[in-house]
Amino acid sequence: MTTYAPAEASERTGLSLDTLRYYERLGLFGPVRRTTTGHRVYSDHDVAWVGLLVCLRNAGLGISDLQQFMGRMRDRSSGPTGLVELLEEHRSRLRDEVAKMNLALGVLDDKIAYYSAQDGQSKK
Amino acid sequence: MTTYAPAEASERTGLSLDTLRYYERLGLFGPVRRTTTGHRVYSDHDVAWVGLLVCLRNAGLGISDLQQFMGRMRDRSSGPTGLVELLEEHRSRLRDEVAKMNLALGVLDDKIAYYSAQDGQSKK
DNA sequence: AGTTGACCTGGAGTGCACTCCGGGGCAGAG
DNA sequence: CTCTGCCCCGGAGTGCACTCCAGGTCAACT
Repeated sequence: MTTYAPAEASERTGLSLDTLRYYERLGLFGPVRRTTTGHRVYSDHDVAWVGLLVCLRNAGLGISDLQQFMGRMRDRSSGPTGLVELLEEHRSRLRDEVAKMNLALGVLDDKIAYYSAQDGQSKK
Repeated sequence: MTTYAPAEASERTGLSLDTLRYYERLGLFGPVRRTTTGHRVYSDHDVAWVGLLVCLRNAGLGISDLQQFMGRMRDRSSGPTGLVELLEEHRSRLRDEVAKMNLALGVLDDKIAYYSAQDGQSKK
């Protein structure tokens, strides 16, 4: 199993070392293995998991959402935890957001069309 | 031209009185007319403009983006200001965001499918 | 005349998500 | 053996976008 030094994990996830430690402190992933001298050693699994976190965070989920998500994952062995329901809830929120953004895109398109015509072509 | 008391403007825009004043202080819209006693009187135009702000803010634009936007609008009479270019830039950023969110949606779909199957149906 | 309620102001406070800082440890290169 | 680079830690600081607060004005109602 491939492992990564902090710097490389940072590069692969696109998060800063600080943020990686921050997420770990908050329990969003890990625990991360350490060398005898206390340096972190990230596994493939860690990196992949952080990738998921980044993706969901990009999508607008907050830290507390991610924490809940983690919690459900951890307790999944002891029966249903409503994980699926939680995910579905986030999904529908996400769809709303996308709808809002598409609306904004439409508005931008209109404005662009409008001001392009009015300004004449201000292409350089 | 219809006008609105602060409370009604708040209701129509979905922003709190505080936020409305905040946006005005930052120069995102206005100046807003006042009664002799200093109370604000919002016009149709104000409300519509705030609607646009809300839409763009929902889409993830920051306050400083909105300020730039306002600035260009104000100076538009004195020739091209690059307003259209600014809008186009925001549009492409927005498209990126939407793409990210759709990616996250895909991930969520996968996870939901996966855990639904594994949990069995945990429907109550 | 008193009370209520909507509104005014400047400035302080909040919550989030990082980001930075100072002080220190350890390993390999010169 | 010192120097450089990468990493450790807890805690303080930052930037954003609000949100709240104290103290005050005014109009209308009872």
